[in-house]
Amino acid sequence: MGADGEGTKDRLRTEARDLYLEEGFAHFSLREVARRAGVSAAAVYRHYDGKEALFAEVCMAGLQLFYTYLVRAMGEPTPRSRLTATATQYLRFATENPRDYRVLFMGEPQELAVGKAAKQGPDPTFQFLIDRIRECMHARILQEGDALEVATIIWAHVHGLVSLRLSGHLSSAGDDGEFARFYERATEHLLSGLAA
Amino acid sequence: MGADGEGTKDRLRTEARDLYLEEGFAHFSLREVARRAGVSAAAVYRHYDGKEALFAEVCMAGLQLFYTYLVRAMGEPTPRSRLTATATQYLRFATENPRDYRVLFMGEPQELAVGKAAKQGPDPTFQFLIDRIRECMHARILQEGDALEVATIIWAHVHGLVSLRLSGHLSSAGDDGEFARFYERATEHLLSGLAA
DNA sequence: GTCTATAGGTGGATAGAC
DNA sequence: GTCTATCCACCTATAGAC
Repeated sequence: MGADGEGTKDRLRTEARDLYLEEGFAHFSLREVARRAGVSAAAVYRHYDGKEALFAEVCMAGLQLFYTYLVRAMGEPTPRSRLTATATQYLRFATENPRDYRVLFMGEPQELAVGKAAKQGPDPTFQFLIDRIRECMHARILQEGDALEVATIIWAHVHGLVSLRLSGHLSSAGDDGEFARFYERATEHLLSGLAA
Repeated sequence: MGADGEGTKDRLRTEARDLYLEEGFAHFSLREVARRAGVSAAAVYRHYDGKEALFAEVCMAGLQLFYTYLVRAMGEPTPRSRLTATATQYLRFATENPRDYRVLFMGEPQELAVGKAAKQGPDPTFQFLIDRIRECMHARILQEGDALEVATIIWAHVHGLVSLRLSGHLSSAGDDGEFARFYERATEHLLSGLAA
């Protein structure tokens, strides 16, 4: 609880995040983080156990940012609009924070393992989505049924579109604005198929 | 056209592929390939331009293998069954060759760039799928419309399921057999939604 | 075509002085 | 808490002998 607003530990955390966002996991190194923070590589070990612990901090920040997007969907008035807004915010997060999206949802088992330490517990994305779906089922907007299975289908739907886009396989879909409109059409299509 | 069945170049190619399948892109190195092939690292440069060229060979092999899966769908008798078989073979390929799937469809721009050299041209997956969909539209099994847009939706659907599975996010879906059945249900659901 | 030797670079992590 | 110095591992790539 020191009065210090910018201790070395905080500095390392923010520099680590910037480095990852700029260079990706492949070029993420403890030494470079230290360089940017203006300290020696050895100093890092006074604050973190090593490279993995440092990267876990990066993952944590990404996960928290993801929540700030999802939670905006709760500002919508109806169950239906909250569900569609969830999908919209999901795309917004991915578009505006592609590296974060990668590490959270497209990571290799390797990266994922270290990121998982930060997560601890079941995937929170999924629970939020299940809640939105249960809400819609209760309001008879979606057909009553296995909310978990429906949530998985919807998640896979948005993730499929987003991840193919981020990997460059859907560059034919135009710019971000055009893609967003296509994304909306596709999602509306799926939801109408899942309606009663 | 030499009578040699196993020249050093071939040896390097197969060892490179094995190494990638075992260790992934992160630990793929020219030196290790050379070690496994029983030659010095310098010898590799007599046969390939460098690490990138060697990895491009690996990508090529994965792409060709992918085709051998897709083409099996053509053995089905009807447009509808050819389309569903395409989805089934897509999952089979990914399940039986996860590393290949990763490098082809989940790669980072970095890996993708070098793989793209091997691909040259528009994504062949997509054309195969478009053909199956046009076939179904012509047979009135799918609603007539923008085949490209429908193909993108279906591709994103199967890719979303597959890639979340490969990333470990759908481990709750049980073993491969259980997941395959869920995958079939989900796909049937989507197709019925796309029918007239 | 293959080798050894080498140049020149990355990185993680630790020991011990201050 | 931070530093310097160090160790060790790994890598790509090239030069020149054989």
